[in-house]
Amino acid sequence: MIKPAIPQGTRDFASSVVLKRQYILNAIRDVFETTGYEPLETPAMELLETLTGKYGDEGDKLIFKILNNGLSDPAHSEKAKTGFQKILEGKNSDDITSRALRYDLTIPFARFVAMNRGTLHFPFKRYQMQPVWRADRPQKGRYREFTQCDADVVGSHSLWNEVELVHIYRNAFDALGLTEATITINNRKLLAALALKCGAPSLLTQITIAIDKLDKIGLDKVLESLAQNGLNDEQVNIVQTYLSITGSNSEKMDRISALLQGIPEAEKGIEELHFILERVPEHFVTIDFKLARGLDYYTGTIYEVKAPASVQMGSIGGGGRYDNLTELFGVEGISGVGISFGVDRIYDVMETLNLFPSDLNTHLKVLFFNMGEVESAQAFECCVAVQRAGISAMLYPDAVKMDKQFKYAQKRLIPYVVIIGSQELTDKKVVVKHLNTGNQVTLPINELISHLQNQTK
RNA sequence: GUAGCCAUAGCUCAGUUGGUUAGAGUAUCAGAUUGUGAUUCUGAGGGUCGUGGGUUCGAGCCCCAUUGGCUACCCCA
Repeated sequence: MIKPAIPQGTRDFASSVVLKRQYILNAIRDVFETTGYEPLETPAMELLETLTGKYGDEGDKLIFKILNNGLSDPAHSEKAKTGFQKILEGKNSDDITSRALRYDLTIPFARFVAMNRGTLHFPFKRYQMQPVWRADRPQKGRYREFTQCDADVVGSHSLWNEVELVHIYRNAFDALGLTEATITINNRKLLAALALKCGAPSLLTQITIAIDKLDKIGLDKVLESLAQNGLNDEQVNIVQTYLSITGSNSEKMDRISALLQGIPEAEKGIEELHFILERVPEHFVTIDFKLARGLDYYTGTIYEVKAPASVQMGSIGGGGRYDNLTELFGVEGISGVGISFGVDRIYDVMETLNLFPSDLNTHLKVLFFNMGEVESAQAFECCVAVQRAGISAMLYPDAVKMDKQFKYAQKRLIPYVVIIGSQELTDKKVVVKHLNTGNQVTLPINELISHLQNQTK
């Protein structure tokens, strides 16, 4: 006997959980579809080479790799041995692993666009809702298998796409009752310009990583770490000024303009942010120049959604503009922008805030009692008729004590039971009992469906 | 990958400075009740105390290792 268990960081979803998850997915899907996005699904696994190098060094480590089949075949044992040696040295070997579980939905999408560019009509708008896998150590709000909902537009440089994506976030969160979720935006070009202003464009990554941690470790530690990365006092000072920018969105914009003026990269970024700010309601988004985001491929606008402050949960969504993603697959000139919803974290947040509707269920409406061999034949016939009338129903499969059948109905929250016993059989009648009220009526068998239809409206 | 906390019945947990036969609640099953469910009462099953070693006359309890879970770091949805 083996102990039943599932891999670390994965979960089973009981029916009540599935219903709530579907509630979230349906709300998001509705918004995607009414905004003109088409569905796409891609395989759970991709070629390893498709994924590696796209998410930074840390990201690469978190990709779940799939062991090749047939490694034990003696004919390939030399290949397997040299391949494994490469693995031990920290390199990848196609002879050992050539496929991996998808890490996000954006790279597979870019791969899809590159593969199908000839048949797609641009601007191509797609949404995708599928699980992704990361070999991260699980903890609160972090799973090894989780679901992302992405919407992306490729083949359009227009900033109207950015504006639209803000509205998608807002509409979806409003639909879910997560009105307190905050959408934060920034632009990667400003971070690049900051590095340039510091005279250290090569340190862009170090600078962004450091300032991204401001909230967590505090200003002093950030500046300290910048100094350790080789920035001199003057450069650290520039970063400090950058980080000290506060106020309303427009105040922040004025101050960033002053700080980074004359740098073309910065002016482009500021212009882009302005475009968005002028076209979405003031309270929809918050500018945050500290926002960096980990994924390497972003080049313009970046988004991040934070859970309501009352819940200890980090990011529940994020995204951004990427100019060169399909270039990695040999297709240039297709710019894209997209966002992602973290369904599992949204679920956790909604659960703690008690935001799920209480009547979320697809529970059975009617249970037909099984009162014996002859009676159950009649009951089943009625049951099928009720089902065909669009009312969910089932016959209790075994002719056990009524007590037990009542308890079953009660546990499954089935509101109505229909009893057809020997007496009803001869009278051509049925007993319908409403378990919530305890009321029951006896009626002619041919009135059953219309009665139930009235009741379950 | 690093660190801390935890592991006892299907589930939630007690279990005294180490002491002889490991408990409760809940759930399950059966009966009280031959055609009417939420209560009540009675009874039953269910554990090699995560696993392996060690200390001891004696270990659920102490020590070591290992596996799994949770939390935090790194990073992220």
